[in-house]
Amino acid sequence: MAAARKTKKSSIPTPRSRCGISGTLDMVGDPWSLLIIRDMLFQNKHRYQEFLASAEGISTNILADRLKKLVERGFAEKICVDKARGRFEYHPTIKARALAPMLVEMIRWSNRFMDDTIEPPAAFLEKIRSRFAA
Amino acid sequence: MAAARKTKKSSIPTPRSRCGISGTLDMVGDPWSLLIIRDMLFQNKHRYQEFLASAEGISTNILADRLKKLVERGFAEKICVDKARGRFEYHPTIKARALAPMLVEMIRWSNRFMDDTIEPPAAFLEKIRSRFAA
DNA sequence: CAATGGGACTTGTTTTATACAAGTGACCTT
DNA sequence: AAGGTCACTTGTATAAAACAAGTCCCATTG
Repeated sequence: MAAARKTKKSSIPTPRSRCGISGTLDMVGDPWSLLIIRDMLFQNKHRYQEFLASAEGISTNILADRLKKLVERGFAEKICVDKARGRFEYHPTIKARALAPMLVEMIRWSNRFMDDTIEPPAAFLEKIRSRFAA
Repeated sequence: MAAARKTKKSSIPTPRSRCGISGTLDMVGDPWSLLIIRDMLFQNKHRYQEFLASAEGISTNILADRLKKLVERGFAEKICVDKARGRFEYHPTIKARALAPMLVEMIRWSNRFMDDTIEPPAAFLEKIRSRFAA
């Protein structure tokens, strides 16, 4: 019998349940995906080196893996901005933008319950909410 | 030299940065903590066996560990409800309740972007928002 | 035109987290 | 006394993440 073909298993996880909270965690609940999405949405970061430079210090192999998964799962588009040099940009999709209200609630929560967290102006959060909503 | 004393390291993690999104992830960003909080807030579950029975199928060692951490980190109170039999209940603190708006946004997001996710009535989500807000 | 350097990743190894399967001890009922 | 429930523990296997280098391609510089 032919050797078992190594089927490229999909990076899209099977949800643990039909619950929306658990489903969202299954998609972006790792320690890094939401930070990349944050960078794309709120910091206008789109390049590999820009994500690498963020304060949390993601390691390069994890960044490469997360970017691939974000693309495969429909949260980011990989755009070639310099064919010759092989330079790319990652841009958020609607699916990623729609996470903004959740991200804002995370910011609000931590502003209230965690010490030493950066507190953006309330107007900024409202702007984000309305800009990215629906 | 005396053997290094095994210092009981705190379960409260050092945030990776002062960003609120990253801070929230550092506190409850693992695959299980928010599901336990969901059960306490929205399903009126408070007992070990009840959490174990949830659809996602948390394993018992992880549940014990997460409950301990949720208590240590101020998200739950462990209450003895039967001294003789050693029966306990876990109840959410204000800090946990304040995560409700974020959880609601997670539900909204998955209802829009994930197939086959349970969609609670809009009125239910609104009720939750207002009941748990502030 | 060889050397240097940056950007976007890969590869290898160690450490940590999670999953899976049993086991423990206290108490309670039959 | 035997069996059952509950709230965990313990042990081991597997998966994910952290850490440290290395690779490949192209562009600029001396």
